[in-house]
Amino acid sequence: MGRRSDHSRAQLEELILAEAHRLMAEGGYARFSAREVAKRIGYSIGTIYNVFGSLDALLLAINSRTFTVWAKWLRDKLAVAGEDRIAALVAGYFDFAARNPRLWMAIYDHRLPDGTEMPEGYRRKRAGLTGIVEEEIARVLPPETRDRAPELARSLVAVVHGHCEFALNGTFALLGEEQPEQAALARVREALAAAGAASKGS
Amino acid sequence: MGRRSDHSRAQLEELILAEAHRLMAEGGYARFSAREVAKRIGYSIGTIYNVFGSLDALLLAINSRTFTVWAKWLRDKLAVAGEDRIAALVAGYFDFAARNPRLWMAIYDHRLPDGTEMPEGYRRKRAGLTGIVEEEIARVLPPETRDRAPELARSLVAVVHGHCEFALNGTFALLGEEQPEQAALARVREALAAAGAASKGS
DNA sequence: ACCTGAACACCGTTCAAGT
DNA sequence: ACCTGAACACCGTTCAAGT
Repeated sequence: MGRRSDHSRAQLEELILAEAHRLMAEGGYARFSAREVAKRIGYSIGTIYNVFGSLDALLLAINSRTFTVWAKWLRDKLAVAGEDRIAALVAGYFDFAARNPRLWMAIYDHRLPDGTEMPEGYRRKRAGLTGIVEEEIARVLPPETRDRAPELARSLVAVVHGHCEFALNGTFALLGEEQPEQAALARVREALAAAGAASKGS
Repeated sequence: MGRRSDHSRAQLEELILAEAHRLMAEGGYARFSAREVAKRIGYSIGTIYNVFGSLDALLLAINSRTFTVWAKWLRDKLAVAGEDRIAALVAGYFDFAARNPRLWMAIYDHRLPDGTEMPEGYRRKRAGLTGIVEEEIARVLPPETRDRAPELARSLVAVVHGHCEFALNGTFALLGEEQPEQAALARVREALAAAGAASKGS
């Protein structure tokens, strides 16, 4: 056929990415396919490759968008949070994953080929999410131990992540755990208390 | 061709599974293929399906074998552990994942289709791994809080899992964390201390 | 310049046909 | 009874050919 120019390059990019994000949300990583995206938007498979270059690049763009949505979700939760902002953060983490399980899991399902580096924009977005946590942790630590916030943020994100993954993939159900979020929050509070944070109920 | 009977059914099963496990260890979940297994052992693709019925069943068998190897690994580490058995357990968890990254990740990469239940044997093996942790935690808790061992075991496995996954998938590298294992152990110790366990160095 | 779609080399899965 | 391999419906990726 040749040129269509129904859409500008930017519009086409958004058209593909929006549909791809929707498909990932519906079917998850295992059932995702670039060909299916092309079919749904009425372009040929070649066009997906013209615009994104590779499946990896498209998947990176999908996950990048998920990070953006997730970060906004957390900031919105924090904006209306009461005194216990740490609990709001943990709840926000779990909520997002529970409401968008396939998008959330796709972040960890997709792995770049062995030698490949993550693009800088992707790295920044991902680090930004941890940055939100770091701020809240710093806020709760006494001045003497506040410099431990970055290290604690990384570790506590891993703590919550582990509980969240086991909640979504059925590991906790298999082991008889029924309150993954409470367990995660308990571990977070213990770590913060050990670092001298002011306890807030526990 | 028809019957070959070079191998009995049981031998054939082992032949397939051993090669499949090897292929998974080499190439990981993304590159795994039943056809490649067939090619390597010199049988047709149809035979894989005769014996295992589906790709899901074969993947379950692979991961099941990984659990067996992993459990033995942990028990061997515990057998030669000194006083600090909790540290030995965390180290054993990380060691195994670091030395068998593709096998370890395949456990979490593979997800059964939506309605499907995990087979009972698989569930038992998986619960057995947590059982090892539960024993060691019970050993360290004071009698008054020993009934919390099952709940703590589930949660602390999630804690270590989260750190281990971030270590292997590059998340920690991206965030600048260089000692994932030490971080995981610190969180475990804090949780155990909060439950009244005798501290062992910290 | 932009977009297509055939071509290629792979998949998982099934099952009629061979020995 | 056991095993094969063609057939089917999919993939990701490339690129000559069309407009």
